[in-house]
Amino acid sequence: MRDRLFTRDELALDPVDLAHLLLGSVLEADGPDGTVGVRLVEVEAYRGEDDPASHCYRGKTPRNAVMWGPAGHLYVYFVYGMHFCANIVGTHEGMPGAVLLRAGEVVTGLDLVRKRRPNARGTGELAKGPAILTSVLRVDRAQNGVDLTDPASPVRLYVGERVPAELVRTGPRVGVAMAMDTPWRFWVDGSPAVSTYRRGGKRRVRPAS
DNA sequence: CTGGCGATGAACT
DNA sequence: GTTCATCGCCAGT
Repeated sequence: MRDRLFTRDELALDPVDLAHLLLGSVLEADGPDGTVGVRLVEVEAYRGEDDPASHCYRGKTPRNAVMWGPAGHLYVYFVYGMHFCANIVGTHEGMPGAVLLRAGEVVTGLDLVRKRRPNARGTGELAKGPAILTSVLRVDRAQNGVDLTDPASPVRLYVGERVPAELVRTGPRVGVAMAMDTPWRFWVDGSPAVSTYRRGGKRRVRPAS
């Protein structure tokens, strides 16, 4: 199921290419109570300063500095007061970029995940959603910037079973009003862990004043 | 099943 | 003061 760690060179790609590569790969994280691994089945590409939806869009800040760093590192940020989201940095040729991890299937530490999320139902839906994924992996601010290609890191990225191209679906990114014409959300068709909510189309519109 | 909305905090304007 | 790459609850179909 998992083979070896990715190397930094393999991950230094345009975010769209990196997103394809990451589907099927396995992210493993050591928590205080044990290790959990997930096979990534849904991701979104975020480019650099030319992508209005990217944290990079308005330049480098203390929060997003990791995105300007070397590829293969984890970028974790805090959002909506109670959630963390995790990205894998794919900086190449000096261009910042990252891939948001939206959902995965638990492949190791299943019992642990059930204890961490007693409310969740089903087996394939334990890591459905970006903030749920981080809570399942116990990834938060403390893991921001860790090197996923280092075997000694608390969070690591492994090469997984390759996802057949015909199973990869694409669509607009979730929650991004602009750039609906750039289908930079990628998921594995048929996986129960893919977030089904909002059916890819209708997003909440800003309330009219 | 669906859609609305509250909670909650840090970065940014 | 506003935005934000959100989730889970609750009420209505």
